[in-house]
Amino acid sequence: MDSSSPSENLLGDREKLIQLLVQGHESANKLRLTLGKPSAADDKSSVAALDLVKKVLGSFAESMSIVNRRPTEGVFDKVPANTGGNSPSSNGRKADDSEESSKSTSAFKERRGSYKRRKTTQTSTRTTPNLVDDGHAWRKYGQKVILNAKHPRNYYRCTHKFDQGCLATKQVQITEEDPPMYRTTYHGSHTCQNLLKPPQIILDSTIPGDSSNSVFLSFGSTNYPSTKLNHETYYYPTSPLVKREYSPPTQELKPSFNHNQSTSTDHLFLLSDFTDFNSSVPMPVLSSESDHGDVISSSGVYSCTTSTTHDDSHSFDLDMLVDVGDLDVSQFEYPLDN
DNA sequence: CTCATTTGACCTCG
DNA sequence: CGAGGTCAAATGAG
Repeated sequence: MDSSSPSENLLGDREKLIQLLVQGHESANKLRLTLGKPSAADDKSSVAALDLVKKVLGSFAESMSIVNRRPTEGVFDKVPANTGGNSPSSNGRKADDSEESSKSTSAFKERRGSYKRRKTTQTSTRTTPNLVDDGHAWRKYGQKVILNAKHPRNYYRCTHKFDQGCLATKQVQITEEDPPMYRTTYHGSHTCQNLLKPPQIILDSTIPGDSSNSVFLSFGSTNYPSTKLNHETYYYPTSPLVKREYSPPTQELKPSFNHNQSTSTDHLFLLSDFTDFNSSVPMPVLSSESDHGDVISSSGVYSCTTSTTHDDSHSFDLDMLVDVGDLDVSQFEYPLDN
């Protein structure tokens, strides 16, 4: 009596569902890339179609992330709870320390805890002596004190997470070396259509005790207001292009990037921002052979790590590798199931 | 008023 | 159980 438990069927369906979602997502993404080509840029209908495709992509991505959330437990498993407990107590968890037995640790916070640590995501790390703006819009969602580290680690996710279902995240931490370095670790790749500007590097001139370092490099024509930079705070681009996470169903800012930058640039956020190998060199860092490569450029160290876990057969890591077919993913050699 | 950041609780993994 | 990662209410900035 163990052959066909309903839960297993559920799992099987789940896998299928995930596969279908992945396929749909990939297809939509290819379409997006096609529509995004300069040749089609002037076509009005293409632009409209591109917009639609973006929405489809966002839906797919979100669906995928939802499905991907609970690998073991049923998706529908529980917790109506909800506000049923009446008094939402505006302070949620903070000020209700006065008994309030409802805090049975479980069944309290509806769906808190769906997060799961990623094991098989590809990450790339770069260490720079200063803050780097990679051309994407990030939103800070957390900060954590790390053991053995003097400085806290900051957590960012793509501003378009809900917007377009982009699951890219990054962590920034200041190393405790003598010359403090900013170590940025990227997780996942961007699926958002976010070509807000050519990448640039901003050097933090506010670092005390180092004036020789104060240079301001900027690649591209966009002039960014170098807003205040704190030691612990990462530089945030206050671009007009980013903003509201939940974009209105109507038209959103159309990326009218008819410049020398083709669509592919936006996926290359971790490569193209460094002029060193910008122009034509594809990607020296991410040769698919090495699991871990380091490249030292004039201003920092960049490394990419593609971790592959074999025994992790269940947690479909559809980390939105999406950009299959273009270039991006092929470089990463993504471990799609095995 | 809206939206981004702060910050402590919550949750999972090793 | 501790460390690391994420969530979301509260707060602050524009």
